[in-house]
Amino acid sequence: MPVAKPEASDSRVIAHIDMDCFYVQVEQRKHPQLRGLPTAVVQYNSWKGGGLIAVSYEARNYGVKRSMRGDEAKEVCPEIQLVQVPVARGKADLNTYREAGSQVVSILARRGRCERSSIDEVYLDLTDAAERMLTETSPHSLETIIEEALKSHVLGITSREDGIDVKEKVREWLCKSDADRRDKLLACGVLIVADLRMQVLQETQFTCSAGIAHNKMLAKLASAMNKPAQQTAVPFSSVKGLLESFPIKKMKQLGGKLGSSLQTDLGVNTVGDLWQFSEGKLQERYGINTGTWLWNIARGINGEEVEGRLLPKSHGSGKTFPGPRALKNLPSVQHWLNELCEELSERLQSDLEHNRRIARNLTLHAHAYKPNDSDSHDKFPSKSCALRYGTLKIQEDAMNLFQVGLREFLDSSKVTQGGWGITGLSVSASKIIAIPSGTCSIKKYFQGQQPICSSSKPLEDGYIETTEHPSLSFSGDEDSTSVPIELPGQEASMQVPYFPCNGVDFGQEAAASTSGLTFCVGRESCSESNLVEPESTLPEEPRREPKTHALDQQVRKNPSVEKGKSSSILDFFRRADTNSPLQKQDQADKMQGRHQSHRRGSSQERETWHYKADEIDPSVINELPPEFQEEVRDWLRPLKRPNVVKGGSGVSIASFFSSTNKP
DNA sequence: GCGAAGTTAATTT
DNA sequence: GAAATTAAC
Repeated sequence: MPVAKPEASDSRVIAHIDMDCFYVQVEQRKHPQLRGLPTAVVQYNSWKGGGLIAVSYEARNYGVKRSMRGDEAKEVCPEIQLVQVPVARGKADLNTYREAGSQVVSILARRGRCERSSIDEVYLDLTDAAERMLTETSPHSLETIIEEALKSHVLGITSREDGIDVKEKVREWLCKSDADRRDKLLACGVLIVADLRMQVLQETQFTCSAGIAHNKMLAKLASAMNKPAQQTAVPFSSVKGLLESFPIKKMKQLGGKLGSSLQTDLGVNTVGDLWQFSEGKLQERYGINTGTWLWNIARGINGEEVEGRLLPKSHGSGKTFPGPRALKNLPSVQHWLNELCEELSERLQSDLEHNRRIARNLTLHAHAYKPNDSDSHDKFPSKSCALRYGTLKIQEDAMNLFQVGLREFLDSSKVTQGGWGITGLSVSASKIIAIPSGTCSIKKYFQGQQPICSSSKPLEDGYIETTEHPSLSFSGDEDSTSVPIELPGQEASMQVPYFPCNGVDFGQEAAASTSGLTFCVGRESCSESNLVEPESTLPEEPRREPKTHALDQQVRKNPSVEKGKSSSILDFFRRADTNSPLQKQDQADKMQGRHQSHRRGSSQERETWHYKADEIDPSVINELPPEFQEEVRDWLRPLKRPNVVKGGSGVSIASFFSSTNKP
């Protein structure tokens, strides 16, 4: 779990930024009349007022807590303002919060390597920026130490002093000319973070809290110490005192079973309690890696790097169906899977369009029970397969995965009577890779077919996600270039399983129908293949609510239903020319008058380009016109190019582009 | 009227 | 490499 990494340098400057009750702030920005009022965000509200997922600090003062129900919150705070999470496709839709998080990230990434660790948390490595500040404009020569920085908490310096005095002490600490170099760097970090937080506030209206320390673990601890809208620094000298009495369960990674084991098995309740255990002893009990990690974090040692990743590693969409809402037949499962897959597909499309990334893996997970088997909870196996783009294909593949899982689930115990219930469903897309922008010939090909679309928002650095449906940003002639066809040899990798079903007979008919896969590619490129004309004269069928033979219905329905939803890869390549990520970055940097040094070598990009060619799922490429498949495969092989060396420090991203972009 | 933490993401096995 | 586990919020 935790990975032990020795600390390469104890002079890094790391910040952890944590948005204050983020969802509440997003809603308050949208509804300014809620500002200052006790407010909470709830998802759904029909049962006991919905579940709270974010609580404003005003409401916390009344004793309102997250994971209360709305009704409970009203009991302790009758005037609380409850705002509902947006609902789309019958489920909570978190997109507005994701977008707001992206907006924040794009600001925080300005001063150093930035890792988006969750929807509302970010780590920054400010070492370089702090060192630069130290040599160029050291704090003691700085006339205008920003007011915000003076409000900082500095552990060990500001403890139990009052008002004005504290500020003076902070000023003193910030400006101390004979301080330890590590402290000076930290002081620079404090100034930088104060500045960044003000920028975030100005540009987004969001407040956040921050911790500044020499590693991620300490920064994370510190950011939680003074909330909301405050920041806390951890000088090297105060680490021991901080950790000694710190509750072990509140350490990151120790909030679960590992932390409980420390408490129960070793009697460790604070980090200080861990000090008595040798590294060997901890390794003996928890394994080499975890043991070392524990020994280190007990001493404030944590070499984990800030990753330089501004985008999530996977996308998921899920929903629970508690108690009596459990799904008890295939059509209802299919209905909800379709909804979940539709959301997932939309987000994948957005990621492709804005970030040039492709997900290669689709996973389905479900929670299920059998009425007469108390053992059966959580036995439903998750299943995955290669991800194919296009809403319909994802829906179909997900349904197949579900059926495979359901069969295993039902086979796994002797209880064969009484049916089943599904209490949770989720689909997720993972193994995401970034792909380079189009080469010249591809570019020309698509330019020849289709004018480049400029109506979509040029998202800053691809950091910002949007809910705008990508296909909507195309003009209507999308229809004329997207034709569903069937390609041979492209069947879902999964065999269609026996249909266990409750009451409704799906049997052979449904099973047979699942082989009807559709692919959408440009018409010109497949004019000689087994092209199926779209039956465009038929009225469009509603996408949802498969009432009877849902699977069957799905594959039989008018292919034009999928219009504008498919050909996602092509959508991408059609427009993948004017803006390579680097060009985009340059443009953004120029517009904002900022330096480019950090992102250029960030591991976001390193990570992005360093994949193995044989990891690429051919089925993604196979959706392209055949004459381009080889060329795309070539792009996906950067490491095999002679002048691109894996991990080679002298090889720039730019040189990769110059070598691969030549016709 | 009953009944219910939901959702997302990353890591480990 | 798929699937289960863990954890955060």
